Parts: sequence; C-alpha cells; structure tokens
Amino acid sequence: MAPPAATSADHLFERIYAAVRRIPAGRVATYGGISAIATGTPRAARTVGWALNALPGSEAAPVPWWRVVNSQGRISNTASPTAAVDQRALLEAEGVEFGLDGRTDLDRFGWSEEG
DNA sequence: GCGTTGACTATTG
DNA sequence: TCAATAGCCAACG
Repeated sequence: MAPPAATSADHLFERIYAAVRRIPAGRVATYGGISAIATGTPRAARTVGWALNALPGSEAAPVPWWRVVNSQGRISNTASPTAAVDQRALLEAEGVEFGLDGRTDLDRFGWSEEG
C-alpha cells in the first residue's frame, strides 16, 4: 500500500501534522499522544506512524517527525534504516538526551499539550 | 463494504 | 531486555 502524499488535505493526516508541529524543540511526543490530539484516542497510534510515513523528510521540514517517539521513549524502527540515526542526532541537537539503551526520559523531555 | 498493511501499545513468557 | 501475541484505528485498492 502506498501512503497518500503529505500534501493531501482533508484528512486526519493534516491534523496529525498539526499536532506534531506543536511539539517544541527539545521535547518529544509519543505516537499515542499525537493520536489522542489528532483522533481523540491513543489507540490510533498506528495511524500516526502511517501519516508520518507519508512525510517527504527531504530538505524542507514541514513536520518535526523526529520529535515523535514510541511510548518507551525509544525511536521506532523507521521506514529507513538511517532515519533512526538521523532522528536521534536531531533530537540530541535540540537538547534531548538519550540513555545507553537509546531511550529518552519522557518524564523530562516528554511533551504534552500543556502550553 | 471488505481485506490488507503499518514509524503503535499492552500483555505474556 | 527480547520475542511473540492480541487489540486497536485509519487509509488504500
């Protein structure tokens, strides 16, 4: 199945992108959190990954997809093998620290729509 | 409307 | 911590 283009509007995707854009630098959000904001339920986390998969991820950065991690604060197996490395590098560049196991403390870097 | 797929999450061993 | 299983939701053909 080929995911739709990120330019397609009138879809839950746009709402997901909007939620991801709200994530400030130096913070990370979980798929469940984005799902809760976009769909209203954290059960649609899979759809969030689906939406992010449609992102171009090229030069321009319409959505900070790298700020989205799984519930364990770990970088999920991305579609590209190099994406995980880039994602961690980008997060570290923003101030997010990773543990030896490649996990980040969601209690400190985890973001919520608090402000 | 159905079957398949997916960057998920929680539970069990 | 890792591997396997079950449940969940949305989109595509």
